[in-house]
Amino acid sequence: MAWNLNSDRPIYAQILEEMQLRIVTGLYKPGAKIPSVRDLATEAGVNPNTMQKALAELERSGLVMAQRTSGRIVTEDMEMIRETRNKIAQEQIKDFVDKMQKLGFQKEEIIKLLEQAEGGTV
Amino acid sequence: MAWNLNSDRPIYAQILEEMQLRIVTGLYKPGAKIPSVRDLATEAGVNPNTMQKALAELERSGLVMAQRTSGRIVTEDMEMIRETRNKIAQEQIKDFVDKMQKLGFQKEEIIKLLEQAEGGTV
DNA sequence: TTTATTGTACTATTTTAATGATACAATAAT
DNA sequence: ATTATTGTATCATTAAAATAGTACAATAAA
Repeated sequence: MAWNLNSDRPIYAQILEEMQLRIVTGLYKPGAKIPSVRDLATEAGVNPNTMQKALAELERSGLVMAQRTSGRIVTEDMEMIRETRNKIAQEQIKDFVDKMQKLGFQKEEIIKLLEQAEGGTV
Repeated sequence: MAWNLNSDRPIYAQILEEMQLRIVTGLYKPGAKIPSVRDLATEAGVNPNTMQKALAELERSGLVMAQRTSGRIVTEDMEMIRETRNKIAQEQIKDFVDKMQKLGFQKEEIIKLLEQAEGGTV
């Protein structure tokens, strides 16, 4: 899996997003155990402390729960997972439309440009 | 004008973007003088050094030119301005589509969601 | 000519992010 | 019972970003 970490934003914030993505897309399934802090840190090529910080924040959102010595598990609340996915999507849409309109594009133009855009992994 | 600076990215980078936006949207017109470093810093509520760093980078892109004591002026190369606007838009589109597809939305769904989205300032 | 404004340079300090290293308690695995 | 793994806590260090303060040369404005 690609972590795609770059330096123009705090790494722990990028990790947080990536973890949300993995849960929301079902790579880490509801109720399943996720890799340990140390393993994830190695996989992402960051310091365990950095991964720990990201996971601690992820936990505040309720998507995962830490269990002292048996590791962390993803929530089984599929409704929460669905909602998180939608919330992220809505944020993306809002940010995108706002920025494009700031650039002077109107809604119809934006949609036209999107239709022209590459299909990608579909 | 709103600067909308937040702490989850370097401030000078956000300022750089905002300045590009102002030029590209015509708020700062081709050939026109832009406010001084100190004035812009005050307006944005940041340290002059931070504004200076952002403007120095903006200058590297060629959108503005510094003239020792008479201030900075926006380029008169309207083609460059147009290109910059398109480049920014394309980046936005790419980032948006990539992220949405990572979330599991297909192109058709994305467009459908956009059509439902608020019209905003149009 | 004098004054004020401009971009620019410099040094120091503070804050935040990230790393490095180590340690400990709880408990699953052996 | 012993060992290994787990989350977690702590301390120190490094690097980058931002702030604060000061200064200077060039020149537009007075």
